[in-house]
Amino acid sequence: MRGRLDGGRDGVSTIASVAALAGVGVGTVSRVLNDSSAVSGSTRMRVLEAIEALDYEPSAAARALSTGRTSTIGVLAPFFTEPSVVERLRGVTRRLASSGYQVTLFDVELPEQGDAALRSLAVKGRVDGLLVVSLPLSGPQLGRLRTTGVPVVFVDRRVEGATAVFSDDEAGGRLATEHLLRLGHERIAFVGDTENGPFGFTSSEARRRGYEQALHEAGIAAHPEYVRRGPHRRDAARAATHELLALAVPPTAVFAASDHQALGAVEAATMAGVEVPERLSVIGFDDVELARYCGLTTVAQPLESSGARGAELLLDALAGCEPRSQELRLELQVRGTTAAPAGCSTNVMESRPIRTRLLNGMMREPKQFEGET
Amino acid sequence: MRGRLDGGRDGVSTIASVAALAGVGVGTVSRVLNDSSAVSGSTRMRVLEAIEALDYEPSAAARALSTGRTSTIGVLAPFFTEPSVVERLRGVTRRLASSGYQVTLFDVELPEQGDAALRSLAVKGRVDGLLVVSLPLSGPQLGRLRTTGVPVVFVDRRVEGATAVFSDDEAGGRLATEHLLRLGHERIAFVGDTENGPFGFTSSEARRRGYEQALHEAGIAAHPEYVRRGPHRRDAARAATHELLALAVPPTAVFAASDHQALGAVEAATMAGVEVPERLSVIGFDDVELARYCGLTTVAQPLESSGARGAELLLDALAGCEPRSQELRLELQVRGTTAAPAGCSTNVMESRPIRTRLLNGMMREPKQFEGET
DNA sequence: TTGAAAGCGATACCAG
DNA sequence: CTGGTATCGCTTTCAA
Repeated sequence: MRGRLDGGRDGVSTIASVAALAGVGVGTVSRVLNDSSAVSGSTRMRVLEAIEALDYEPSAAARALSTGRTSTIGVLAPFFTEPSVVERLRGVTRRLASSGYQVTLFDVELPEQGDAALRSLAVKGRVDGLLVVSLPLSGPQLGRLRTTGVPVVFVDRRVEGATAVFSDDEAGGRLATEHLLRLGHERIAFVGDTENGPFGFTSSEARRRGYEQALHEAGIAAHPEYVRRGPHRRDAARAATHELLALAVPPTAVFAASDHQALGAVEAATMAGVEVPERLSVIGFDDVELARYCGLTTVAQPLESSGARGAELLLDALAGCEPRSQELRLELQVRGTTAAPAGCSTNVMESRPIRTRLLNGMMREPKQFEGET
Repeated sequence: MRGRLDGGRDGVSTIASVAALAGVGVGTVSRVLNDSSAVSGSTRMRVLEAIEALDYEPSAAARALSTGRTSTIGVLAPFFTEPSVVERLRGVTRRLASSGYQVTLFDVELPEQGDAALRSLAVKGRVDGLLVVSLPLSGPQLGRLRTTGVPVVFVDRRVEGATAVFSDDEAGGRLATEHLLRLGHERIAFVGDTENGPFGFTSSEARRRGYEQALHEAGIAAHPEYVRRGPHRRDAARAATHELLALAVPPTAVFAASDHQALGAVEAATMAGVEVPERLSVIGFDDVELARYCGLTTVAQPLESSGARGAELLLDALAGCEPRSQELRLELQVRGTTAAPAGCSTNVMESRPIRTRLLNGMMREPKQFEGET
């Protein structure tokens, strides 16, 4: 005997009962189920009828054991600490909806703990493929993942020798900073994540490097006091901005490593009675829905597409084709939280329509491109 | 032969290889795996070593087939059309994180299509239990679900004879409307969902009934023109509010059936140059994160808790205890989008906490449209 | 075309 | 305590 409740919890019908009712062998039933080989029209008909009559549904577990495939794709991510991940997940499910694959979530909020546990749980006979989103895995973890032989695709993370969907955070940092510079800002601060965040998020640092480069190219000396790092939370960004504003020579603009943090910066300014963008410009990164809604100027990356694209690459891998990593384009999205610094009339063209942009950003989401160079 | 790639994709190690290496029978290995019965300390040790050496991980599929349980809980919901669902999901995953169950998502965005497909896919050998969130199933669908014998718990939906976590939408509708009445409003409009929305969402209608009751009790005649129903989308709510504002005698307050729709109402007002809350009060429902952030007055329901509680009830059911349905409390959350109607100074106290008006400040740019060149 | 039979990898009895 | 062994439900050769 096995553990199964003999009472008959399940629909009772198995491939054997179908075969019996149809008066054929189980092999034949399996064939019509997978419409493999040729099955004579008449038998197929009988089998179909039996299936119908018994309300039969094949057991996923048995099928998985037999074929070695689960029709399930795992998604490993910090879903709720990182709001952008939810939008990426949407892309994943959309793309996978018609693929015949289920989606199993592995929510990793805590550093190693969750990860370590899930890494092993995730892979063995539970999923055919794995999507790792916005989560940098350590070397050993990566190695372990590889030995399982399960195809893995990384989204929002570039990994040596692995297929991934990512964007150039450094370039994004430059994009943001250059926008601020063009507006006439010179005292530009950066608010990002601590270097050893919960998962060692590296995007923030890459973005900071871009910021530094842009300043350097503009011939502006980096001011260490203007660089603030803290936990990846809105209140931390708020506190950091609060400190920045209290400086003897406060910045006139803040580049935040994420929209979430940018909104924290906006809050801090608001609370301190500093108008945005009149007296403080704020630019974020990601372009999450909230940013669109709040009219936040930001560096947009296609979040939903990244998830969809990642899912697609994984599907390719599952189908046997060797997928190629892909870089997604970043785009400056100018909305209402950046403007020329007070008392500066540089770039009037760019500074006056701010208010209109604010509305546009909120209401119509125009694709605004920056004139390059 | 079976379909399995003989090449050795997987970690190759099975319970048999472990048994061989440890020089014991598979039964014994299974015992230490499930630390069932007593296994002599020394053998257990040897087995553990073998497991370690082989980097062995039991196959979920085989286990599922053998035990009839999958250690997986399915969550059926319209994750991305209904933002509140994401917050509920967060509660679900949090509660399930330490339970040993995986979470498989069944995203249902389209009416029957998705649902019909998933209903069958979902249940047979894929999940041990099902959480149905914010999705009213039709009678036949419910019946079919029942015959599978899989325990089901409904979240945000009250179902006859099934265990569920829900709140009293009608009471919530009253709560919202009474708040508006107390502020001195008499011309109160309702913006909600069409009665036969994609899934036949009924919450909206229940909330409307509460609204009606409150008006009735206050001796205010219901004004049919003040009741607008449309698709559950922000732009639809915006359009509806636009029409309301264009009425000969426009309302001074809007009760929206959800925060999303309420924000649409705020947008419409903003675009029409009508200040919120000075000239139009807006109250929503749900208290999603965006609402908190935008300073929207709303009827709060514990979203995350509802998910967690639902998961807990399902766990109970899975453990054999008969779970009991539960009602969650609704609470008025007064923030920045409601105030006494213009020219009325009743209850100024109730109208707005200070710092939540942050976004309103950003959003209110009425002059824009008027002063457009 | 189709039936029979050998696994897939684990669990859980049944003797010893 | 422990080693066999009979399943679980399905897929897939291998003959017929």
